[in-house]
Amino acid sequence: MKPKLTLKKIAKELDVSISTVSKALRDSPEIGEETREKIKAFAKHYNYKPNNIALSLKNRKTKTIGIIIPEIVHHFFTTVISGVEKVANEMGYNVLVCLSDNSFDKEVLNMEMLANGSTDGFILSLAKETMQKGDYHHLQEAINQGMPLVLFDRVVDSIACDKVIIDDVAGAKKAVQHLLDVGCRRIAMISTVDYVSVGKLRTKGYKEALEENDIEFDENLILKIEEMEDSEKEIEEFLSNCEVDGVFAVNEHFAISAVKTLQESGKKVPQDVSVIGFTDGELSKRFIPGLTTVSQHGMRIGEESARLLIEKLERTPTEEDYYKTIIVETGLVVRDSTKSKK
Amino acid sequence: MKPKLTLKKIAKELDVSISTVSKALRDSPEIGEETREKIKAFAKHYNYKPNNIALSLKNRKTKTIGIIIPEIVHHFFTTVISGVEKVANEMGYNVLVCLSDNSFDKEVLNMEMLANGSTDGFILSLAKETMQKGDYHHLQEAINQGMPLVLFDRVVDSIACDKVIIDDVAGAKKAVQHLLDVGCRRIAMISTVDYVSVGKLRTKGYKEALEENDIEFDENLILKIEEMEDSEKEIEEFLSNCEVDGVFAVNEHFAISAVKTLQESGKKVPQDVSVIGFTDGELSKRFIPGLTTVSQHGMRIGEESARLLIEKLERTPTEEDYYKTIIVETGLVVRDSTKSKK
DNA sequence: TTTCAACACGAAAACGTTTTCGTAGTTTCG
DNA sequence: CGAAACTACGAAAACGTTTTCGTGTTGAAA
Repeated sequence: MKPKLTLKKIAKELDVSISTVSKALRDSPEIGEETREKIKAFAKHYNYKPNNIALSLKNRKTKTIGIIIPEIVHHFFTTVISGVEKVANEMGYNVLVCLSDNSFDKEVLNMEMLANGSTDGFILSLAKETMQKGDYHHLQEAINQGMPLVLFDRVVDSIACDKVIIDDVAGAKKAVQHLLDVGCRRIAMISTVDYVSVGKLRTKGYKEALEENDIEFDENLILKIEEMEDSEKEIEEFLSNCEVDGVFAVNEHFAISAVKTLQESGKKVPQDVSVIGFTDGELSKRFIPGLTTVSQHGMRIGEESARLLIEKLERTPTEEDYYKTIIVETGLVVRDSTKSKK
Repeated sequence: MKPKLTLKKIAKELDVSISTVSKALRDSPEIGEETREKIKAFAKHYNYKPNNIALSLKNRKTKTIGIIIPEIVHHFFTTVISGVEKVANEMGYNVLVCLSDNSFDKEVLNMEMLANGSTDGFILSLAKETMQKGDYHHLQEAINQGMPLVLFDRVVDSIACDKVIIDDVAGAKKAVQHLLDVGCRRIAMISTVDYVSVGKLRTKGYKEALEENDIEFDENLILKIEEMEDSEKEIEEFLSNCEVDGVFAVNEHFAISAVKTLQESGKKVPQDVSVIGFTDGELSKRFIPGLTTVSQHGMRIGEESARLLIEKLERTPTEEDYYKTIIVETGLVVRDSTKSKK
């Protein structure tokens, strides 16, 4: 187990000074050609690689970006990570992944850990608990300390920073419009609670679509689900109590539960009821019938976030601050859970 | 944007030396009570946190562990990460995630990046290309440099290090035995290519189960799939050309494709053909019919890996080396894609 | 021969810690 | 009262780099 080679060791071995070694390896013209070649040959032969930690300390930047997400066992978030990783790697950055488990405390803890030098900046999607609580002091603190921050998906208006989101309203509208187009008239919506911005925005899109088509909004056709755990039962109860010909679900799971429930109660999908979901994951793709769904391009969201962050990191500090919000558009993937247009 | 507080600044502000500040904050009895309290109060008030990079440099350890996986958009790997993250966090470690994209070159590059001080050790599942190539010099190099390495899932015998695997043979055997128990006699297997150890081992389990039940092994009942992309077509072709009453698939996707194909060709699952998969993901759970499957507990694999690695990291270097291989047992999750036992 | 660039290299500071060792000033004890 | 032992603190080295600023040695110009 040979310890790592350092400049100092090379210097001693070749009987020159540390500075000379450093300069030679960085091709400084200050060093004579002969010495330079000798040092470079030696370094190459013994596979010298500079120590990142020392470099980080010296340069005051780590070349790693921290991403904090509520959960990782979730298709959408993994695609985002994948996107972040891709462009980060291309730009010579590493990615430190932390999970908040949707807990406010863990989110704060993670940020504090990473803020003390481990990371140059953050990419973050808020924990459910954080949004509920409405306490964003940890975000503001990071920003105040000069750490760039990019919020994605679950964002909040009151923090001034770069953001990457999808057009939830437009996406939901698109979905509901599709249901209307294929002939649905009584459309239920299965959503999450409102404090997750996503729930509110998609509800808005739902309403807008109805309005534009002169269909009356009916509060009773909306189900808001608090806990993932009991969702299946709630959906079953909800759907058995209201006569509908279309269902707009705010994620894959709800959509699938809806299909299951409907089928079990003797209804046919899509002949009797059309169902449309949000988030295009493995589930939607492989389910039978294939789920028509609104796809949010997680990979692109990750890529844009990383690009935004790195841009901030590498800009000279004198350039003035301004914050962008990038909207990654959603797409409609039509499969077999909605009737075809007439 | 106030810059971070450092020992030096505190020292200057309070007109003491840096050493005094450092000692006071670490509750050294060397420092008088009065001074100590003053310094601690100041530090607390201005929220001093030591710089991790400086600590890393000084202590020669980063308190972060690197995990390199072939792909992240994959339920199994995300559960593993989740497990690693969990125990890493509990023990005060951070997790650096890198993706090899199943490419040998990216795997090597990632290891080199992280080996230069970014990480104290590795948790790694080999890229497909790496296994195919059989070139493991980068692993050996890391070990030689004194960086502990834990291999999981896709491991290789020739490298001496800690390993966490599942009992692929037993798991496959269990699956096939289940098919036999519910009355299947002609059982097809849909597998991956052999150089991924998983493919080979599960095939072995398949054969063993048949053998123990005195059923003749038929080469024609095995399909080996190279590329994920074309799997669906291949499976369709394969199943339409052989009469079977049971299918053992080596992952969720293959299992689902099998069910789909069978249903389309008029067969009923599980009445006519029973199908069993490997890896218990969202897909298996939510599919209709729910997929009977062998579950590999990714979370536990991650936890065990992290524990193993951290144990190595924190043991005193004098303790002798020995390597463990932990086998995380698989479970059989019976759902609706296999007939019930008679 | 003197003067001065140009050249080739080294010393030292800096990044932010921790830790060893040294040393004033005070107390204790014989 | 002198020596020894504490007490409370500071100086400096070390971790591995990069970079600024010397400085000694050449060679050429004057």
